[in-house]
Amino acid sequence: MGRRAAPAVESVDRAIRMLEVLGRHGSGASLDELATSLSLPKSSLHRTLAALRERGFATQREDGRYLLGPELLRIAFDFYDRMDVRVLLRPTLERLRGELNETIHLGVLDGADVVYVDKLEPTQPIALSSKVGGRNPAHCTAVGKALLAWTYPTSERLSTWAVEHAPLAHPTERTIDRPDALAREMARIRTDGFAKDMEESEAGVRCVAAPVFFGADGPVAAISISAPKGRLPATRMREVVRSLLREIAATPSASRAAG
Amino acid sequence: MGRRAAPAVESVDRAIRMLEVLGRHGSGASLDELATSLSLPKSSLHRTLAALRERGFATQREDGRYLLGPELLRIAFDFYDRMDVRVLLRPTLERLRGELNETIHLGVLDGADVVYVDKLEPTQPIALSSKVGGRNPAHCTAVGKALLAWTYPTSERLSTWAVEHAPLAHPTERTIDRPDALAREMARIRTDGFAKDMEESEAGVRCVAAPVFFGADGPVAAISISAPKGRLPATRMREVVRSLLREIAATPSASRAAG
DNA sequence: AACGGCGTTCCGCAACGCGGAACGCATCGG
DNA sequence: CCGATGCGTTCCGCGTTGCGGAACGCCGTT
Repeated sequence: MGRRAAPAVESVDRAIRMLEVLGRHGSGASLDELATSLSLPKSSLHRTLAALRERGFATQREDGRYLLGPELLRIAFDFYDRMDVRVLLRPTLERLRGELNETIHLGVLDGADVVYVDKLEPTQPIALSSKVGGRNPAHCTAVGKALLAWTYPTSERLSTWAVEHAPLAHPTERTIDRPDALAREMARIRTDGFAKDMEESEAGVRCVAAPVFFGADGPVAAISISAPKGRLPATRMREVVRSLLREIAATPSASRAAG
Repeated sequence: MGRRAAPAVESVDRAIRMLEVLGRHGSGASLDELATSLSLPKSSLHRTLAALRERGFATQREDGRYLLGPELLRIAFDFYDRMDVRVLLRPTLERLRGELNETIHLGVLDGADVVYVDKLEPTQPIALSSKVGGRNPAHCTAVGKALLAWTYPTSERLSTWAVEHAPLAHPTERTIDRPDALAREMARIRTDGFAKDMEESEAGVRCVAAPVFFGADGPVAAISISAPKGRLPATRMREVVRSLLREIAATPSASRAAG
């Protein structure tokens, strides 16, 4: 029950809180339920709900229960497919390069592969073969593993993915391609909140990656930092992970919950 | 520019209009853009946007542009998967049975099949073999075609579906299973807004069906009315379609746009 | 016929939101 | 170098607008 500073516009704040409660009730909430769970008088609720209804942000069933409206869903879905991940995350990628001066990738999942949609090079010239539009098997890259871990959040769903795309490539001797080992790796990634690639896709190259969500339940993309093994010993790796997670958390809309 | 009655709560109404504009801008809208497209003073916008930001319904990039926030997306996605189609549509199905006294089905798409999630029988005893939980090939039923037409809204996407699930069953001589004929049928359904089944799945049985959207771009389910051919001549079919579309339009949240 | 539970309506008080104007800070261009 | 421009942000006094207690109307129950 964290105290909260006075809202900038009280009626708007109340309206949003109503929407949050409505969202939790898949088959509608009654006025009284809303009144008790928000501790607001029924008359105030009623007035605000009317405003929400006018714009399709709420609807009412014939028995009186209130539902989240189709217009809210429409706006959300609409924004979600027109939102431009690259534009949205560019500043974050740039900030990361500024801080770390390493290669930064932005990738999305496409079947068994990761597709890179953006890439920033460090000032120190280092040749990494990847390029925007390029692909790599998901299970042996940090970006890919970060995406897989939350796109298929259970061992069962992951193994479905694995059998669908078998046989899994095995580019280096450290590649994790045994289904059970992969499942354990994913569980570890979910608890840690980030993925590592310890020369699993290219000898001598290490990466770390973390997903960005933008409010959805599955990740929209993942950001990775790659460097030659020599420049990423365990201690620096920890720092790099910290920077990465911090920058994602500071990016508008990107992280899982907060704004 | 339809005039609109005074909103119940002006500040809430404005907030929603802001969200609608923000939703149209996949990579953010500036305060000035919002000001002109909503014809509101910047100070008012700013205040309300602050309220939206506090709750994660909007966010701001470092360059100042405003975005739709992750919390709005989260609420929408969340409601979308917990919403109980059967509970939501029960009253509509009952109203339809009351009006028409025929068999009413509610079905969803699952791969190549329709799965019936609810069914109401007419008072006059008529034996239709379907039951809740039962399946039928999608391409030869009205529910299935209504769902397919909007789930795969282009001929290419439909033919992808068709080849994935080939060979298509052919239960009666009137079943449409040739890919080109099916594509034409789907186009017709999209322009009409409803699907027919003229003995395509069972000899002597006709149906009409229409999709329900609940704000999403793809249909969530479809409702059908089935009857022996003799009870559904062309004229009555037209009336039945009218009733069906009207009841869907009158169902909170169900239709494509309005509330 | 009286009740309880629901959504809805009413209305007077003052809090709250309104918006014009001014500000701070960048980025230009002379 | 400095004024002009364009952006988001802050300020503050006026009065409109949202607030909520109380009463209402409509059900199904007892």
